[in-house]
Amino acid sequence: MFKIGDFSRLTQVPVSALRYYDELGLLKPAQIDRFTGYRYYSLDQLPRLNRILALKDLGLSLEQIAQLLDDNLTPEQIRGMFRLKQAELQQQVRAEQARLLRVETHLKQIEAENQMPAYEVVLKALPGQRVLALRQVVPTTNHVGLLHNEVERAICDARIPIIAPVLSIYHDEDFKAVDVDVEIVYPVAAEAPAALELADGSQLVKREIPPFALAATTIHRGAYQQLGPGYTAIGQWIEANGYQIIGAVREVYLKVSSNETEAITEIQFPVAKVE
Amino acid sequence: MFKIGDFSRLTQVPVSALRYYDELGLLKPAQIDRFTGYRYYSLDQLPRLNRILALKDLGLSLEQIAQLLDDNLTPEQIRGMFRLKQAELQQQVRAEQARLLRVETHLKQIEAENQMPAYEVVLKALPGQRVLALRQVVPTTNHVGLLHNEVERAICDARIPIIAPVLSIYHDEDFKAVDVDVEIVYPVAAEAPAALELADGSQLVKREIPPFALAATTIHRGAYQQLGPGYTAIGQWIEANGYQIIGAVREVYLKVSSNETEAITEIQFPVAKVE
DNA sequence: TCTTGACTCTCAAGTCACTTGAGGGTGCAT
DNA sequence: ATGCACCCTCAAGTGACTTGAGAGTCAAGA
Repeated sequence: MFKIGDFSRLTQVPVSALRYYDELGLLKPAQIDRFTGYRYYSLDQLPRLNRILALKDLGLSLEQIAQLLDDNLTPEQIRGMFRLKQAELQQQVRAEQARLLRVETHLKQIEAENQMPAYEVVLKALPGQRVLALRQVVPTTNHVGLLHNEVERAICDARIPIIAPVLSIYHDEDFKAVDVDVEIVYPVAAEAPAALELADGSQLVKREIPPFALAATTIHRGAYQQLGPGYTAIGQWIEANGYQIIGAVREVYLKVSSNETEAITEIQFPVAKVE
Repeated sequence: MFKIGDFSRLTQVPVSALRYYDELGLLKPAQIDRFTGYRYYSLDQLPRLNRILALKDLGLSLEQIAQLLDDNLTPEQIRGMFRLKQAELQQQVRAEQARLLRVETHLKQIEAENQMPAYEVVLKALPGQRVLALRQVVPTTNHVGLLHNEVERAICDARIPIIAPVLSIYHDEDFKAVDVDVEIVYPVAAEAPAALELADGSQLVKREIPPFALAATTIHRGAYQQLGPGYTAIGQWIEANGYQIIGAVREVYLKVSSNETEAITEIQFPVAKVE
């Protein structure tokens, strides 16, 4: 019989952990002095402790280990448990590798600029939305703003509430400075009318814009002419981190202001991991 | 100005997390109603929240993020932080991959035997020890026991206390059934004499056995003739998990008993990860 | 026999980044 | 006036322990 300290030295398991396992019922001492409460361990408990350590090392929780050791499960259940753990670990390794890549990208950015990068790229989901939208080819990106002004006036006049920030969707495969295929998008409630005619005869139509499970996004503050670096940053990020673009870019106008330097815009690139 | 729920929808960050960030001082609402305590957030806080999310995604703790955002550190300090994180992540990826390999090995074992494996292999450190030892070539492994009996009697007679379990070290590179090069090892305190002569004239000498940072170990209960499967199991484990043997095998006699089926023995293979 | 120091006990609190729940107040539309 | 959805604070829970306080126990040396 060993006192807890001796057993701890023998097994290289901290005393506090042994007490914790006792509390959980995972490894009860062979004997407990009923007057002093001293725990006494026997060598016959070594195999059980060894199993506990081995299973813990595989990443199982103490609860799962208790089940495995005490609840005699069928071999099928045991296999299931480990296969689940295997899948979890594969997932986790992939996630950690991706994270490592992001850190390395970030580090390169910092070393290139010698300061914290100006744009932070965040991955998020894009929900689908019910919207009134107008798709047109306009001569230059500067015309997008004018188009928005026009459409917004019409929607306000028609007393249709806008329930989320306004956005543009750029349908060109690659960036184009001229003859831009843009869609002007206004999120509306289910009750909104199916269409709305503008002064120039073009039709605003109601549709659902699709959700994306993953988009690389960044936030830009300042004038719309200055969006370029934001696009560059996010493009580099996508490339460096092994993603590919799987949908049309969106610009979400979170804050519009008469003073353009106060404007806040989010750029969203729908993406997926390559492979 | 947005109420917390609206800001939560906008950013896809749970309300509870926003409140938590407020509590930490990481992201204070732009305004708080002094009567109702309602939090109001502004769009100008989006860039900061985005930075928080991006840095969190890189695996930094909220405390580190707060430092980065508020304590304006030198670019050198910032680089150091990320390089540290990078090293940590590399380490973690390696560890997870090794763990995954262990789970896969375990799973194969289970599928082969259709039950929990009989031997659990555990990695641990082997501390160095001061010992009295006798190295000899004996005809067969069966002679090891006899040698131990003899030596133990001599040490007891000399009134030298044995302060840890007795062990054998097998110095043969490969397993040998005959002409076994074995060392009989008795841990003793610093005060023990430097040598001790046996009845047959051989010398028990005092020395330090070296520590190993890592050893693959398993526990066997039962007769010493039955140790074979334990060696096999641990050998397969070492092979399957990408380790190599870097030192002499040890057998630690944790419990010796006149009834050999109650004996408990630990087999220890010093190892290192390949590469 | 007494003292000393190493050891043991229990119980509470801390770790991290939140989440969940209780109990109660607020704001807007019917 | 009454819902209803929202907001508040505060406490407790998560996992696998560790740390610390305060008190009792054990074995050896003086």
